[in-house]
Amino acid sequence: MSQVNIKKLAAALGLSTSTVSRAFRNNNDINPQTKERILQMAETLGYSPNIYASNLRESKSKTIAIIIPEFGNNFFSQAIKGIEQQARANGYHTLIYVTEDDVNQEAAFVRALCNGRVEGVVMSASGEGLKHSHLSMLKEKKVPLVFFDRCYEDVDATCVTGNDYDSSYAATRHLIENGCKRIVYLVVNKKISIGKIRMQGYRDALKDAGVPYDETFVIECTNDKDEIYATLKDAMNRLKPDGAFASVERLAMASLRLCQNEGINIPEDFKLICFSCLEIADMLNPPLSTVKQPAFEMGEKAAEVLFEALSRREVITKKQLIYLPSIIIPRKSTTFINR
Amino acid sequence: MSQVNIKKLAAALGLSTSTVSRAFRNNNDINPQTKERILQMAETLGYSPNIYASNLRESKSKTIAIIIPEFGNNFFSQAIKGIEQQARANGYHTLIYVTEDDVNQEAAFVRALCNGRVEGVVMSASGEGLKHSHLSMLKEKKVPLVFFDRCYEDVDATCVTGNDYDSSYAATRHLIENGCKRIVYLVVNKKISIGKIRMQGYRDALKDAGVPYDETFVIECTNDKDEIYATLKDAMNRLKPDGAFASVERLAMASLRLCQNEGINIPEDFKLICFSCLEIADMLNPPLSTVKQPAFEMGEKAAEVLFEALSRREVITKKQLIYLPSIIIPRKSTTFINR
DNA sequence: TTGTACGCGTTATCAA
DNA sequence: TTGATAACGCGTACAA
Repeated sequence: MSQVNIKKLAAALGLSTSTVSRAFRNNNDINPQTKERILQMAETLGYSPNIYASNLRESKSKTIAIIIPEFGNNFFSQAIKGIEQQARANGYHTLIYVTEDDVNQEAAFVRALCNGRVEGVVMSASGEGLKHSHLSMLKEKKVPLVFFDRCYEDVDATCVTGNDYDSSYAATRHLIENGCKRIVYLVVNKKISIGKIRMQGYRDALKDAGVPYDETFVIECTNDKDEIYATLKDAMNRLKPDGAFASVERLAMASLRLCQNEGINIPEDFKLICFSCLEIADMLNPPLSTVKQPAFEMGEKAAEVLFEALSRREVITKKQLIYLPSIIIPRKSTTFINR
Repeated sequence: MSQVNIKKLAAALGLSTSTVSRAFRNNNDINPQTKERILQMAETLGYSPNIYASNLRESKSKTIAIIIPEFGNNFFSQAIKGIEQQARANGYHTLIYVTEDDVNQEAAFVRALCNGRVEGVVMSASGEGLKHSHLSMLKEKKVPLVFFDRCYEDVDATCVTGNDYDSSYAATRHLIENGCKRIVYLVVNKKISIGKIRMQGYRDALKDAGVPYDETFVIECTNDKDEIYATLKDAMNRLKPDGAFASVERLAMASLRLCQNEGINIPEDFKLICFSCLEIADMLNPPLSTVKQPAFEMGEKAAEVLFEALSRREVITKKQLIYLPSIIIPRKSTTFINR
């Protein structure tokens, strides 16, 4: 690829390759003048050290990987931003891998990363947390791993996450306090970590308020837009709920659209609250009550933990949970207040 | 990093490193049984070929870079998705670099990529397109470059972009047809490619409709949320516009919020249309008229062009524009129709 | 302060 | 079908 290498540069200057090499490091074992001369010539010849040779030589890549289940929603966008910023501050490059909610994809990515391609991994889990053999590879290879948002219960690693149980409890309670009696829980997969934890908050809030829990009020959806819509429409007709707590933004949006199309009035006939990082939730019709996670901060913190481990040359093995609190922002979709 | 290398694996099997190496390629110059034996042992020892040694040896990295001005908005998220998908389909990894609209950052990234780190670059330009010296480095290094959305006029490379002039003309015309006479153009930087082209569409539409162009109706904003709001508020008070064409989503959202706060009725008192990839534009209050770019397809196409060049081992030098048409979706924010 | 020489882990070439 | 060897480009002991 690169035609001019350290040898040619050295030859052009009548120097040895080691001297040239030194010019590009920050050691001061080189004459400042020759260093200047070398850098000058490098500029004109268009030389810069081959990164992969350096990586090989130093067995370092200055690269981390981000593995996430999906891409393009507000939560992950902001989280990635936080990770990226930390990475850049530490002089690291970032590789992004999207699993499309497929654990096998996740495993494939992890395997492909074990050859030293990255020095660390920041990840939001795609699967249900039962099999983690693909992650033990990372430990074997001494590649530190930090989870954010979604983690595997049986993997020993730090996880930066929201206080999902508390927020879900509070969100459900908020619906109850505003008069809801038939509350559905909208979830993509009730078995994965966040879907499960959030459901527990929902259930306990119901229980504590003396509202009986009905399994059929847990509406499991897919990731397909049309299927979601159909599932919700069916649930609305069958169950006649007066409120919904959505575990992810997408399901709330579908509900909103459904209500608009079907002429169901929010919040009069139906109240809605959901986990969301949407910055324009207040501009929706009606303004949408949300549980807002600190997405950027989560990414930032996860990366921070990773780089700390990296700097101490240690693999994180102890299971540790770091909670970053979400906040509930009530808006018109659950209340009768003006906005 | 990786403790077990090809030598140890070879030793453990009583084979040579070359034979082991062959087991991991798809050539059939190896006995299927020994291959099986090798892969088995690799599994138990946890061996996989060091990627950087391979990269060095083959002078290939199977990696491309995406360089974009900002991260987290719908347009770029979707575009990245398109690029990513193509990359994965071609067996490539993806490095993402965000310049925060800073050309110097862009230059720094490009320089850092010239050592063979990536085989190609997909980029949306951050600057104004006057100085491109940092990009000529790529050409020297024979690293193909493909622009999407925003390109530099003076750089010879393929650019996959929208038909921005036409869409802007049509959007402005749409406002005029709906009765607007005092239309402001909201832009972040009127000198960069898209800001400029879109402004030309705006100007020409005004001219053709016999509406005089007034320079003070071009409102230049920054990227800071609060500054945007203040700028818009001031403009509203001073100019009393009855319509706005926003070149980017963020400015339209700020306008929407401003109108809500100030009690300005949309569309009665003020009409609004903007470039946006927001999927929930129809759920805003009021539903927002948009010029929708095919973001995903743009990314996809740009990557496609790149991989084509890569497969032909050629650097793209001819300047070529590939247009992917945007569509105008009129909604309530510019008309009196119901949605 | 500079140069020599070796090895990082791989793969391609050639010979067996 | 397999093995020995050289080279990819660089950085670092060590020697000068």
